[in-house]
Amino acid sequence: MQMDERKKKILRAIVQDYVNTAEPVGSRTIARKFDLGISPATIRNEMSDIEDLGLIEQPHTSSGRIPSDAGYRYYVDCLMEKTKVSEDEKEVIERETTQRIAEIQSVISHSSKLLSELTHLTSIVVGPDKGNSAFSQMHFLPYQSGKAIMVVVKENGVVENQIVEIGENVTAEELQRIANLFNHKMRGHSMTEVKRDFLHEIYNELSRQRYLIDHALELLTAILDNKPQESNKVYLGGTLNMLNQPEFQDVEKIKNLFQVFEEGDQIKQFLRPKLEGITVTIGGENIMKELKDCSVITGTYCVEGEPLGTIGLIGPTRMDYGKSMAMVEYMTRTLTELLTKRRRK
Amino acid sequence: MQMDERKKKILRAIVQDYVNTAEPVGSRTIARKFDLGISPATIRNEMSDIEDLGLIEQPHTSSGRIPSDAGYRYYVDCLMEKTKVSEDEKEVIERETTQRIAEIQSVISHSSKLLSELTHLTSIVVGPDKGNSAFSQMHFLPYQSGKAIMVVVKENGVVENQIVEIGENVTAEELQRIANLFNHKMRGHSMTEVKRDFLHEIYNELSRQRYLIDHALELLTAILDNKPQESNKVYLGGTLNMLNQPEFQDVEKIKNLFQVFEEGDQIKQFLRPKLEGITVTIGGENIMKELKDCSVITGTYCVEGEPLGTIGLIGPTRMDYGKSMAMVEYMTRTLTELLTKRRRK
DNA sequence: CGTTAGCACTCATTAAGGTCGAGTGCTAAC
DNA sequence: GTTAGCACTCGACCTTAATGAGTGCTAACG
Repeated sequence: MQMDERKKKILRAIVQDYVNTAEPVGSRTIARKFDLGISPATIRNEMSDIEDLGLIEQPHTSSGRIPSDAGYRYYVDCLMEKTKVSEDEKEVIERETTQRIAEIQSVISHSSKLLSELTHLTSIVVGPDKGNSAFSQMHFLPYQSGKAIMVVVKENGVVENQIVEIGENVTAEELQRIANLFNHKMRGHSMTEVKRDFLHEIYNELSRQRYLIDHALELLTAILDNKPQESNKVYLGGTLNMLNQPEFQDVEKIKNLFQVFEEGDQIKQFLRPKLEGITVTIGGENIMKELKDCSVITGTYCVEGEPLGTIGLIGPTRMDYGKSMAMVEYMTRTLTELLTKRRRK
Repeated sequence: MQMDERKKKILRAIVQDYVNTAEPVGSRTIARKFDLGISPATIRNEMSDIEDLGLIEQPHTSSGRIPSDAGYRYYVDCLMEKTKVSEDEKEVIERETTQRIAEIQSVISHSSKLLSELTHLTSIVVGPDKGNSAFSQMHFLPYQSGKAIMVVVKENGVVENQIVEIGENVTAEELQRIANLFNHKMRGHSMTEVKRDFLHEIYNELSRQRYLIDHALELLTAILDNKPQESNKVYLGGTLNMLNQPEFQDVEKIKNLFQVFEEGDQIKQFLRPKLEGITVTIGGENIMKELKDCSVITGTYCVEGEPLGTIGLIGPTRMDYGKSMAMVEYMTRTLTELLTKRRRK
């Protein structure tokens, strides 16, 4: 059996109505709300077929039908008409994001809030992945005796600082020399490259400060590669929106879901920046079984072709895929443009 | 009518049993569980009196009694025996906090998590209040053309950085001069003092860079006084614990509560660092009506007698006040000690 | 042969009635 | 002052019945 034109129309009607009302959709409802020119009885026959194809299902005998995961998948892939982001919404996004070019961090986190407000869903944004970011420059600043402030600037514009222990007998000049050497050798390189190619050189030239260099390298590695402190952090926005969804009126479900939210690491795992385009993961397609009643829509924002981080939306499987996808798509594009422009300046 | 010794015993029993079971407490239950040597009937008479005093109430006619806000207040003030933090718990706190002296920020945020784990309640920690923190030193580091990185160190050891726009034609030497001047004039002073006392001096000496100085001052003000970005931030821990409490099985209540959590500003408002000691705010005593079913226990951690930030617990009014208060008390003491030691080093 | 009307059937939801039990207040006896 | 006894209250829980939206099947229609 195949999905002929009429079946497609009916499935589309079911998905759209269910997304709106959150109630199982009956044949009568479709005949009334959507002008397909056929009677409820005919629709019933067709629905029976569509159910055999696995695209819709009945919560219990003799109730209306609801789309299955496969049904949503078919809808997203074949039936959905592309939604455009409205001019109003575009304006809001434009205004709200361009205001704060100053700090990359705050742009990112604000985007998350924005996205959730515009969609009434929960948004997730993963900050720039530091692993990909190269070293630009570093400085030591005097602090208390025996300590200094190490400031590291990365190529993506992020600035980090950290208080480091130095020996009592290390002079400012020596620190300066170390910084100069690092700046000279490392600019534009990632930590892995440095370790592979320049480490012995650095040791050779500064053998006296071995302890300090080890310490600094350790911190540099942490800052550049994988320190999950500031960026590469998961920003959630609008988690409360989930509580308004009728599918999450059960405290047990809420607990499960929020547990996932609270453990940012888990989410980060499967939000790895992907290739171009918008990814839609529906219900059971999610690896995390806690998200089996949710769909996740993600996009990747880039600078100069290089994927930086992920931005996404989480909602119940019953969500407005058209609008959500358009939103994520527009947001990634805005972020990409913004970051590219920023870089060029 | 007065609260005689027997009434006190009964009220204490009611509070303790209700805290444990979350079920209204009947006269029979008390007679069985607590060996007071009197019969249920007598207890009933006494309970009737205690109810007239407003310390307990009936959810509905002919059910057991539960403590009223006033009842909890009386319990906390007069009846409760002080709980001590167990040695095991002390050890955990010791171990977990001293591990990370390096960054004040991470100590604070970690404390929050720790507190919620040990109590199964929700913890709130407000980071060091920047308004009270004085300027220590600043530096400008070269960045891209037309921009520099401004690094500000505060007396409490927090280091902040920010990218600032400088004109194309400002040289490194001029920046250095500005920094020197600031460092010279401002060390040890708060932003308000600087504005009041030194602002005109600074302008006089550096009239040429007026634009840049204005900009820098603006940023400094933001960093030192009230920038709510990094510290002075509200850390919540164990918000999910609330979902396990039987009083929050209603999605509507959860929504209200989490709304309060999400808007950190509101919480900050009434978590202003107070004087010495532990503060307990019970149910309706809270200014925020969303917290009318919750009690809040807060303490203030200090460095050298100066209150820095607030640490606290939120739970249902039906909570173990003794343990919670002991916990908050011990935690503030630990933090205070830790921070003082750190400062002295 | 596809479409439709009619009809019996299913099943979640809701309301109404009934029982149970924990708990109270009151009274009278100890 | 304390306690036993008893009638009464009221939420919690179960059962039952009514309702209604929806289905599947069959037979008739064009």
